[in-house]
Amino acid sequence: MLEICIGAGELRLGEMAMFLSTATNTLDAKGRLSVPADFRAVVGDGNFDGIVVWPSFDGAYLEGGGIKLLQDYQALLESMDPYDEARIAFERAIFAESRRLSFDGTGRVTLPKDLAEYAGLNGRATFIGLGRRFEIWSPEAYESHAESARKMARENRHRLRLQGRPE
Amino acid sequence: MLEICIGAGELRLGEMAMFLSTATNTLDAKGRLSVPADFRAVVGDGNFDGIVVWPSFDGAYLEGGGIKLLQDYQALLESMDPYDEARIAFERAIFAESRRLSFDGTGRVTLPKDLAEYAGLNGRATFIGLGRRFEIWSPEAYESHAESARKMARENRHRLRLQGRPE
DNA sequence: ATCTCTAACATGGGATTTCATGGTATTCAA
DNA sequence: TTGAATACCATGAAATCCCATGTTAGAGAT
Repeated sequence: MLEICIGAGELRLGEMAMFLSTATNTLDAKGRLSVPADFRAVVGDGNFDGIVVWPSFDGAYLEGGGIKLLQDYQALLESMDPYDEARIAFERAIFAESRRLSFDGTGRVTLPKDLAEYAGLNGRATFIGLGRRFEIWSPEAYESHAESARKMARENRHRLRLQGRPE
Repeated sequence: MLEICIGAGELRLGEMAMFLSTATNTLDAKGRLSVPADFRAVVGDGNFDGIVVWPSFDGAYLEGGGIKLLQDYQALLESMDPYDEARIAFERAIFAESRRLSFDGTGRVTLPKDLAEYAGLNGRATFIGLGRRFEIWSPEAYESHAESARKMARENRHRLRLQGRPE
């Protein structure tokens, strides 16, 4: 019996490639956008050389990841009750809204206009690595967002204490 | 320790291409409809170059996929009790109602009139990628439907957390 | 530490191909 | 022969490929 399991045995974050750091690149008139080189190193699955991007349902920015991330979401969804309304809504919100963007020879993707508009991108775009996935923001929008995020982090820093680490 | 498992009878996700994104194409007077190029790339099984489409039993839209999807459904049904009412219903709803639509030289299919009517298609049709399968809607009908799906997804987004995803 | 050379990277512009779509011709059956 | 279905071209727009350029980061030598 074939089984596909996503659990502690398979996904060890410590060994997994992760999207890290932040970079701002230019979005040219043709809609081309260079994906940061260290992001590109993370996404390959042998079959598809590119990223998957979708509009966040949390705000005016984009979310993205490798195709594997989508497969993980798919596995998660298929473990849900097929008649669960939330499952159906997720399927539509994730699969229907996401785009497969493949790299050109120099590691760029062409970002569809509607996505660029959704995120308010105007000539520049900021990639934010978040481990398993990443976000794409308009630099200005991100700047103000980061400001409040820093504040939030300061206020909650006691929750970040690592276990067994006597600070 | 939480595990998500997809058992036998399902496809191996890692090797599967997925239907992603949304595209609206025109349905011309002859009933011809271009299938989005990325969808075409997903369906080939060497034998049959086209898609399979049937009216959804959930609403006024069509469902579809590659021939492989039907084979998976078949395998699933054959594992069910032959007198299970649900099995009989599925057989009628999916196999009896589904049509095999092959691509012409430029990647179009001709959609039978009754299917177009069922989905209320009128000059345009929206393909919605949902991972393993896809749907075809009238653009207007889908727009209002997608709106509520986004809302539902947003309200339930905490249920979507992948394991090992810090956030 | 400083300098230089090199390789990787981000970016721009032009050429080429793919894609969606409209139209015409051809085939087949009634 | 007439209608319908199918196969075959034509076109404009958009996406993709290919090559060139400037810039940065790092390695190695001095």
